[in-house]
Amino acid sequence: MSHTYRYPRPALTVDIVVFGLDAEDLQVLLIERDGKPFRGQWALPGGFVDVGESPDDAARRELEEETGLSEIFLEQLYTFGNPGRDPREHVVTIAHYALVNLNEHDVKASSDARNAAWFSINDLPKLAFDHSEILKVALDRLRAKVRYQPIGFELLPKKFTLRQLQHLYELILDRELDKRNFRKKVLATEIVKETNQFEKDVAHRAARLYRFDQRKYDRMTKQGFNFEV
Amino acid sequence: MSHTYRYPRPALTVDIVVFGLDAEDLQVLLIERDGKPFRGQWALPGGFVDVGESPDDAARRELEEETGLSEIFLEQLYTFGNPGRDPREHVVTIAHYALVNLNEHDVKASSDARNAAWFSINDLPKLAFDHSEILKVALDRLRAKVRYQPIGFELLPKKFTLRQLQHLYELILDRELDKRNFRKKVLATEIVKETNQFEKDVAHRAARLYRFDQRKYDRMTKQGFNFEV
DNA sequence: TTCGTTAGTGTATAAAATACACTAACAAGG
DNA sequence: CCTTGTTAGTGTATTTTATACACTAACGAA
Repeated sequence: MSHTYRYPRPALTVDIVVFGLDAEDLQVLLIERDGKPFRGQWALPGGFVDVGESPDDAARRELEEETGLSEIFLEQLYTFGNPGRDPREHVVTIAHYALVNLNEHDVKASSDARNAAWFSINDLPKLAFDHSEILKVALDRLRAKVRYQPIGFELLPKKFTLRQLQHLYELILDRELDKRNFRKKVLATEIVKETNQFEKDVAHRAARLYRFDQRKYDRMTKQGFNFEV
Repeated sequence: MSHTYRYPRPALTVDIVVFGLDAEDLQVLLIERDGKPFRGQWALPGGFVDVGESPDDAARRELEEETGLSEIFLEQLYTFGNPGRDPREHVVTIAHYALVNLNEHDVKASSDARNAAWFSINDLPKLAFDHSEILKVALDRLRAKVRYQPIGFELLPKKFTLRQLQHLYELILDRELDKRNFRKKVLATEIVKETNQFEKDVAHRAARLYRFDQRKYDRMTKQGFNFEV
């Protein structure tokens, strides 16, 4: 079956920059390309937008198909459509970025039998197409957004220590923060609530675990949120 | 001539929210629809993305074709692609927004012989498609962006008084600002430079004219720019 | 000459950001 | 069980930034 149009149309795809957090680094999920072009090179997960499907849905579907990830934070980033970005034909891609908590989401083998792996943002391979540029834009966006919207929490487990949270902010913003001022500021926003639990199996004094206050979180996500840490 | 693809493709368009400033209000440029659907209703200027053309180029081309505007500030906004947004078929649109100075750019009759007109953002007609939603997103973006990037200047003539600038900020942010604090803050950023000229033909003390410092402007556009007026 | 209107200026106060150092708790290892 | 290593947890003083606020100057119009 084929489809015919009066005028030529660019192909329309989605690509997703998936950020994850491990103990040491901010990471990005990449897929090893199977087909041409750029066979064997690493690329962002993504695929074609079906007719009748919103771009966001397409991004979620492709992400689940290629990596098994579902129900994660996902937002549109920017649309890249330079005619030369794909050597085969004019392909316009709606780039998205996603945040996942590595403890609670496993990346399973993809249905396409393509290889998926996490890479530190400080040690990235050469990427196919213009995916390096997309990744750079995503990282800039994440850095900018984390300052006025509490999205970074998506990268942490449900319960977390303030140290983990501070570490996350330090990784994203790429600079050190003052412990006392950070705690003061976070607690003042009231988007985290203390629990009566403490971390376990650590070779030092155990830190208290905190969790999000979902109600405050929703409110702050919509309204202004100043986090000039 | 027709074009055939293995899988169906959504149509790809651009739409542009053009903001302009007159003495009283922030305005938006709309086009009266000629063809179906929504014939006779007002809509954002826009059109199809050609194969081999970047979305930004498409937006500039369509804007020039439909309104005669060229060489203006234009940025990508967001891509809207809900399948139901166009009743005919699945059309994905890459929305842009643009800022023009009404004194230096005339909107000429469009080549399509369609009617173009400015509307105050406080008195908008019902718009075709999901264009009201696009306009709302554009306005939110403008309001947010003006606080950390000096883009508002694009709406003013080359030489302007500080009062005009303050008025612009008041219109965009929709609240009154303190004159002394505003002047203090603007001059502190050093993105405006005083000239030796003064406004003319005003029935009161003439105000000094200022102009952008393009070098500072470029630097501030890239780096942080905090304008919490 | 008066009136109306906007230009242009500084200071005091409040709020927010920053810099900074010690004691507490706990596990590991001798 | 005592010492060591490591991270948790806490407050205050200082600097910076934002805010609130009112008068004189200039100029055209009447």
